[in-house]
Amino acid sequence: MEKKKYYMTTAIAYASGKPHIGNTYEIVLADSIARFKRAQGYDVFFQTGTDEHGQKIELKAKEAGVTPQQFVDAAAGEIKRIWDLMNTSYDKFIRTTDDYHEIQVQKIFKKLYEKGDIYKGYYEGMYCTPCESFFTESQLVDGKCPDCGRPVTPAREEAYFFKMSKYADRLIEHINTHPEFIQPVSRKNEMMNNFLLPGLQDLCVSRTSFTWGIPVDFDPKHVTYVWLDALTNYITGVGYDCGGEGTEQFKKDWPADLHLIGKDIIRFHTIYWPIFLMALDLPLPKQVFGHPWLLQGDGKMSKSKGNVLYADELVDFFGVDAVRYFVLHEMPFENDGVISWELMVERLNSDLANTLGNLVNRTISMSNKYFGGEVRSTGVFEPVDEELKQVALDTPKKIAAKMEELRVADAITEIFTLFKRCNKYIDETMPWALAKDETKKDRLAEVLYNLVESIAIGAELLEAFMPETSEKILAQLNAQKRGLDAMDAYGQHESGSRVTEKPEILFARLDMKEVLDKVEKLHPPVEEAEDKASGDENETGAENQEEAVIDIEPKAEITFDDFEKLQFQVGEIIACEEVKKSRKLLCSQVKIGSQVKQIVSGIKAHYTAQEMVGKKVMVLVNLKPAKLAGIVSEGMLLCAEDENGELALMTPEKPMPSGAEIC
RNA sequence: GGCGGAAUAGCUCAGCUGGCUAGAGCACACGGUUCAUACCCGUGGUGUCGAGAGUUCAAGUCUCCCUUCCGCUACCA
Repeated sequence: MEKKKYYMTTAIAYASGKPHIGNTYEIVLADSIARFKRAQGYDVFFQTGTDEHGQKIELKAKEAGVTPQQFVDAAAGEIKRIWDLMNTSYDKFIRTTDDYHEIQVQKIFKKLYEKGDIYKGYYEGMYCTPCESFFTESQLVDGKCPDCGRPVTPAREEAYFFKMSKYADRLIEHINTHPEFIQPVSRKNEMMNNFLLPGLQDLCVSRTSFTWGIPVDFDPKHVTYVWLDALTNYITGVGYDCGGEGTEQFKKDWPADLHLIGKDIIRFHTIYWPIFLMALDLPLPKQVFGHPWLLQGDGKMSKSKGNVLYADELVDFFGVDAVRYFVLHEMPFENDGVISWELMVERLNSDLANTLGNLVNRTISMSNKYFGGEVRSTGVFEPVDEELKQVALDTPKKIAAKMEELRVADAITEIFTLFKRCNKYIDETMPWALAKDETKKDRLAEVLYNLVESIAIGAELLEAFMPETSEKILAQLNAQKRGLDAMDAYGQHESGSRVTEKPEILFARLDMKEVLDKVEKLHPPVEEAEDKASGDENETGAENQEEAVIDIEPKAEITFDDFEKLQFQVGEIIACEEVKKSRKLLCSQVKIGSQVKQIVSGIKAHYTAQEMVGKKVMVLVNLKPAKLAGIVSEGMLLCAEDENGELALMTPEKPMPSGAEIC
């Protein structure tokens, strides 16, 4: 019988720096699913890769003094190295700079343009300058900006847009009739309520502000903007040919069975991507799973805070499988998980060293001690065996059920339940007591056989999650793999086989204090501050401590007359309170000369209301008042902003009176 | 501000369509055991099931309201 195909992908990682443990989690999760599906007999194709275009990479390459291509070659190499280090079994590593991908993206762009789904736009009559937002006709309220109610005006920047709204109804229908499409389901409601039902905005699919991208071949000053370039990797990677037949593989593998992605990009995978596919007349992927994040501990528990955890460092300390175990086990289905050095040590000690490692070790030791390593089934049954046998037989089914729902953490827990049951069985049967009675030798042999058999089943099930450990245990027991579908019968371990003479310790217990000391040596505590390592996407890199510089997009030149129109003055903040209804806004009373203006600023995340009071700041005073969150704001406090969005208020470097002109 | 979710043992969480003394893992304490990596097995908690009101013979489990957290989204002069 022909194997059923299973095509799954991870998101492609942005090639802007070294991936941290949070990014690494995804590939391990995907790998466990891929391995399990293979064990179930599926013909799996597992694709991952890197997203290598965009302005950010262009800038980083420039900073580093290399070409963008050189930059992404290095970054992709590093990402691949980590993926390999984690022992992930991907079948294909696609890069968006691969030539076949670039060619197809150009063809796709052209096809959609010719079809009329992509059009050239100039934001005409649809741009609200104060809101800096682009709106479709359908979103306008009485022809005005739906947000602020002011008239919208044409804007000049030319760009290509994709007509999202054209396919919205079809997508809504699809989502409603395919409840499994978006996982977890709570995300489905978010997509519906926030985007689909209010009406989709058209999506900008080209840029002219940078050049490191796939050029639009019929209009080369434009490059394809991220989503059309990135998402299409899922089809180009398996051999899609726009306008042609595509490869045999494409015909077999598409549509994908699973896109595994982070919860932050669910929108792009459940709205834009399906719509692109509809426009290309291709079937939609069967399922998109937006997994939660693996976050780092709150930092307070450890002096060595400010450190980003990287997979390779963790592997150095704990080994590949321990790290795999941790990220898989600690990540629930829907909520974020937490990782820290302390938690790693705890998990390793209690689950891997105590429960599993010690179980294998004590079993093999007893076999050697009592029977010279021979494991033989004598059939001397006692009722106590039945329960162990049942658990061993049920575990594979339970795991399959959990994996079907993508509940990987629960699946791995089931295996450990079996190992715990084995430990209990040893206490129930007390082999050391049986050993003292020569007449019970056959019973003792049976007990050890049951143990080896049960552990062999557990070890084989472990393969998807901890492949090396699985192999090691099977080797130590001298057990053969039987295959998932042959796990419905107990007693398949070959009677009369021998376990290894000297069992290797699978996981050594670690001393918490020692580990933490070593970590601290490796990462001397950071002075303080700079604790915002939380990390947007892959952009976390603990970048070189050298002073970073930032390049921003240049604006058009202005005349001195233009400048003269702006009035800046020093203002003193005499009162400030939080805008309750808003998450980001502070409302300040600013004394400027003899008058007081009320100014609302989006800086709650960076300054508390109390610390604002008393500051002398730079104010743009002749800005037209506007309402923010229902509160009138009569000017603007000027701030500097870095690439992470950190803000710093501009203050005069010598004391200046309130109202002093800044010119 | 809009939409949605969550509040259960020290910690992380299970508890489906309401029904026997509210559960698991970790941590902790005590007891047992010795084959084993001081390991394993057993036992234990006084948990106001976030506050309040209501429906019901019966409510973590349904309704209303309050409080607090979280997610998505909007705003972010």
